[in-house]
Amino acid sequence: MNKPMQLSSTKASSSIYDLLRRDLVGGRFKAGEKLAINTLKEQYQVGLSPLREALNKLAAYGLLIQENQRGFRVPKLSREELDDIARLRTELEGMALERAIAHGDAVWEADLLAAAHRLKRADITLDNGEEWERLHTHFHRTLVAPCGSVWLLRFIEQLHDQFDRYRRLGPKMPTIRQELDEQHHELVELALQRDATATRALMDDHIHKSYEVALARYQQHA
Amino acid sequence: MNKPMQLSSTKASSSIYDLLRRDLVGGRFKAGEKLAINTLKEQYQVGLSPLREALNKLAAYGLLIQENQRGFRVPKLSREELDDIARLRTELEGMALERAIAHGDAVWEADLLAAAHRLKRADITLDNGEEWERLHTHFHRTLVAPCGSVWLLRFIEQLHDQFDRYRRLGPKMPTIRQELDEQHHELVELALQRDATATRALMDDHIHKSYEVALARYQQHA
DNA sequence: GTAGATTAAAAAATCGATTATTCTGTCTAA
DNA sequence: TTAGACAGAATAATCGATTTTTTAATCTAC
Repeated sequence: MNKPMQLSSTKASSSIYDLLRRDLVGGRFKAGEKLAINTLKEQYQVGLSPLREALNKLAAYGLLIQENQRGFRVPKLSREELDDIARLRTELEGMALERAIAHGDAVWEADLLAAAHRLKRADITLDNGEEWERLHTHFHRTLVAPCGSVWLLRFIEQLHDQFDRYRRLGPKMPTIRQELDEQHHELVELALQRDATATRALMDDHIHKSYEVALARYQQHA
Repeated sequence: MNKPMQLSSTKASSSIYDLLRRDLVGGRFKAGEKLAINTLKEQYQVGLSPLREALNKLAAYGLLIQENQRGFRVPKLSREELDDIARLRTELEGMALERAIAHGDAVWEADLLAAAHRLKRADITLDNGEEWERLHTHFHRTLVAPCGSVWLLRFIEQLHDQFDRYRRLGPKMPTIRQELDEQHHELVELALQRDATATRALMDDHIHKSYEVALARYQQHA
């Protein structure tokens, strides 16, 4: 039993990647902002090499822009891009959802119920809502997980991160928030009934409502 | 006029990224192979830092697997993944094509004709077919370019690279090759007629035929 | 006063060396 | 004979320093 069992990210490069990704998605950096590498190095307490490797990965992932010889920059936000992301999410998640409903087994049904329950129970005031965000992401991931396409899941996750850059711009809006939370449970219900058409329709609506929240926040923006 | 104008990639990191990407897509590395960083360093004549940054980007892009503390590895190939990629390509490129036909302007029409012509004229024996591959990629990119979705284009390009890892496994097959080449011109013709349904149907067939080529090569594989 | 050149300061990219980890082959004890 | 421990070699990851490039400020000529 002399194995420290460091699971995945003891590596400096991995953990700084996770941290930066979370902070970029969570809006801790201003859109369009130039990242001062030396400042980041101090803030996150890592060396230059792991930091640069993380920034390179984030640029390839689309959460940063890498400019010729002048470092890294947080991508700008735009109405056009938000529309693009929301539309693609609708199409790709709809596609994935139909396949997931066709292929998901009993384990999936259980996972889905569990994920929805945990999300409902999550204390949104805790940890600046970070725990709720984690469970929310996990719920949506679980919903489409058995779609059978690794690449589709990958793209959906990427779009979620991009979408969240807009959705998480402003403070929480309790009224619309509650409506969206209710939809999570309805999604589970319809999915368990294997009603692909109805589930997809509800998901379309769910994304559209989230889009309206994100758009409102973008327009109040800065 | 004292500006060297180094366009994009004078940077060591960028050029090594482009080279490695081309070689990974072109099959110059065996699937599953472990990359020896020091060997690569010598082969490509670059320093360790730019090399590692390029490898990190390629891993985020999906052309490499990064393992905990044991470096980088070329992803394995599988029948399941090939099926997945071909299916997603069909859906995403079909979607993009319909939108491109709806929005493409006169400049697009001209670009399309030009791209198809250059592809036809390309000397496939030259440069180990690398020039043909470049023009082929460019043709398909041009076809969907005015679809209006940056993210959709990004995903399609990524899938193309992944697909080509399979398609370029073996030697050229002249018979089927000719049939596919003819389809390129038919695609242009139907697209210029703005017949979205017919163009999409032909694209489905085109991808399916390419898929059969790729599958055959994968099965002969190694 | 302004456009263009010059240079000093700042920042990014890269290099060479060091440190930490994994791999491989050998040995020992049951 | 073989499972496990160990040591040495190989390799990956990281660090600190150097080089290159960009940015900003100042100066000069018109």
